[in-house]
Amino acid sequence: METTSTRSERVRQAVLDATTDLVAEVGVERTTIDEIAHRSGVAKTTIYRHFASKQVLVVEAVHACTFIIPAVTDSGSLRDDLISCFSGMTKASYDGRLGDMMLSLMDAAQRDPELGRLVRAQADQRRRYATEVIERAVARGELPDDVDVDVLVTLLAGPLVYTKLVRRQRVTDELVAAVVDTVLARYAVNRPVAS
Amino acid sequence: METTSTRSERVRQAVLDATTDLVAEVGVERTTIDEIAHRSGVAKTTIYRHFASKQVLVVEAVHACTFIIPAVTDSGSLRDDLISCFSGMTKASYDGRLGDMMLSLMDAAQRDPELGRLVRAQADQRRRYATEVIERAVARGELPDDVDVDVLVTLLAGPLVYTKLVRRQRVTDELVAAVVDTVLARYAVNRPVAS
DNA sequence: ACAGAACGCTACGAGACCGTATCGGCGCAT
DNA sequence: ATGCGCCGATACGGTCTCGTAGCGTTCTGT
Repeated sequence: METTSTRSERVRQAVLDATTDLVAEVGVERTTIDEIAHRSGVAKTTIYRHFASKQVLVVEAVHACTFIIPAVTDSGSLRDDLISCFSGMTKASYDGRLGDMMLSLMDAAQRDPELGRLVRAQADQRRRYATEVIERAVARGELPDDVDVDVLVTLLAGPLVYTKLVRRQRVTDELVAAVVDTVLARYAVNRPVAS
Repeated sequence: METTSTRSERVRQAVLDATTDLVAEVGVERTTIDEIAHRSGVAKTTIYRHFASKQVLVVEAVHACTFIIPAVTDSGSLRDDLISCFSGMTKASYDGRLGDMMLSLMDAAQRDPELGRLVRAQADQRRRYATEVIERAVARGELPDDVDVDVLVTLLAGPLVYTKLVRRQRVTDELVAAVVDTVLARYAVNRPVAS
């Protein structure tokens, strides 16, 4: 493992960290270079030696913050795969700083094309992850061939996003299971325990 | 109907309208008093004669923009009531300016306590509307007594909110029907036509 | 040790925005 | 008509923020 880091890299990382922290706390618009300098302990001058503008700094900070996709599970059971998939994504992207940034990022993405691409790419990435799980189930015959995968993903992801962003509550594993079981019930996919 | 309006009232309304327009376009943070003055044709001085600060102006503008709750339907069919309920709310709050404001408002509400109360009140209002429809169905025996109404509302509202705010797509009546039917299928509530 | 690169500090110009002061003009009621 | 209240226009002080300049200091590789 390459743990060597030049001074330049350490400084750069400190700035990125302070930026994500600030964006999570006060949002994109209220994030200032001066405050980033203060938080990171890096002089404002030096920040501008690394990043051309506040705009690209925020974009790079968010980019560096992109959540790690959990390993795709393939247990052979659609229900288990979906629960593990959404549970993992929830932990990776809703808990912690990324979750605190989401609303502000989505808002800023409406006006900033660069951020817009980034946010959309992250959302697509998450969707694709769930889509793969579902398509594997279709291939196995666990779901009918004509199922609308797009709507299905929306039905699954929607309640979780809503709980996090609108209700501002934690997305519990119980909720994930309830969502998955409710949606799959329509397709008569076996649940382990009948309620 | 009281259509009389003093000059003062007309001016006030012009300012509120310009404010909501601007918030919908550029968000809360980038909305400036100077631009509101320019858009509304009302002098900045006069704006401050009506509203103490930009903060209270935005709050009042959003408040004046609060969506009208559609009349609660009671057809005797949970499915029809839910579809009419969510379809009506979608049109009332997602189409038009209010929909464009939502992300920015929710973001700003994280830091502004006044806006926070307002946004939360609106969200609660929407939830209560759907909750009533469901509780009536429970009373009729159309749903089991021990159903978790809170989770149920989340399952219904989530995919619609997600479609609007994250995917930035229109919430069609087809989607509303698909969501309602999928969620109700778990409770074996009759659908008119099997797919 | 030494040269060059990277960093910190202070200061600065420019622009945006807030909120206020001042004064002149228009509308409305009596 | 006239007095009062409301409005418009300009200008201003103050603050915040961006991004840059200049210069001394520290670090890094050799």
